[in-house]
Amino acid sequence: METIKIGLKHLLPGQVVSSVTFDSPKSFPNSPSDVKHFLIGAKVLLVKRRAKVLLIELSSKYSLAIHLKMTGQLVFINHMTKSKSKLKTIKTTERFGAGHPNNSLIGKLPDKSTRVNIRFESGANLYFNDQRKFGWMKLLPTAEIPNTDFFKKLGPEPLATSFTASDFADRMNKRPNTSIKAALLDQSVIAGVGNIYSDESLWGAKIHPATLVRKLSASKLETLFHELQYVLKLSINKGGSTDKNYLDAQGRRGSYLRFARVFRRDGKPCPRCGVIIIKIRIAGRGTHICPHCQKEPRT
DNA sequence: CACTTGACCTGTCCGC
DNA sequence: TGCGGACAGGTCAAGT
Repeated sequence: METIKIGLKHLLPGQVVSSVTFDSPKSFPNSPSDVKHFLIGAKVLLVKRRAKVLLIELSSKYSLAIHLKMTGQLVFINHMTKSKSKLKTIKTTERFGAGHPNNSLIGKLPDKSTRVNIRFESGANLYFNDQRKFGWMKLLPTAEIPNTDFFKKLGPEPLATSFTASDFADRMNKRPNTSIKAALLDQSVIAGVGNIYSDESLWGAKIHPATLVRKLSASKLETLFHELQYVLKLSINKGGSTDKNYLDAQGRRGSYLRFARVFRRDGKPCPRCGVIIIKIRIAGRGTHICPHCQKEPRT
């Protein structure tokens, strides 16, 4: 989501919404009246992110809040005409934003998983596609967003400059009797960490994901904190973790998973010791570990 | 209260 | 090829 934000923040501000189409209230719960009053005619001011939610601030004092969940995509298509281009030869369609893993989507949206289509006066479109309908896009008063249930319970951003290793340990220690993996995935402890980065950071810190938080020493937690920051920064630099559905902000696939050391690498050798990586189930999630580097905790 | 499990959806993959 | 079941990057509600 951070890579999507990085791309869209250079593309959306200044765009004025001209029309919107949407289907089910599950993907877009607002009424046509909300759309008419707070979205149509509004200009995009800012693009931000909090946890896994993208925020598009509008001149109407409302914002679009977007959560992609497992299979959501945001695809920005700027339909440009040859007549408007004097400086260079350009493609008739340029696509930006997060979206489909290959270029076959160009010119083919909307499709059957398109939940919302926002059209701008410039002729550009922002498509919200979501195969599984877990994700959502909602129009909310900008000032109210921090007071929503979802935002109120979020923990700190792991890459915030003010967030230290001891802050991290303090947060984790609020969940002493759960597995470290469940604690990492709990958005009220730390915001924004999902299954990929929890597995990757635990491998980096040589911690078995089933280890109870209270069994971890302060120095282990500090190592985990640094490994978590490392994998998050690396992934942002590589354009995110595109696998099936996500694209990075410039319309390219993110490449982080090529650098992943355990995630979806079961059956392959651990890059540190060569022992075959296995996949297990922890905290109800598929979990990838090196059984040699990440020893099972004694109970 | 802390913690875990199932449900929400659709598509794909794997074994029979 | 067809069919059934398990599984998928996240979050809730309901359960223990």
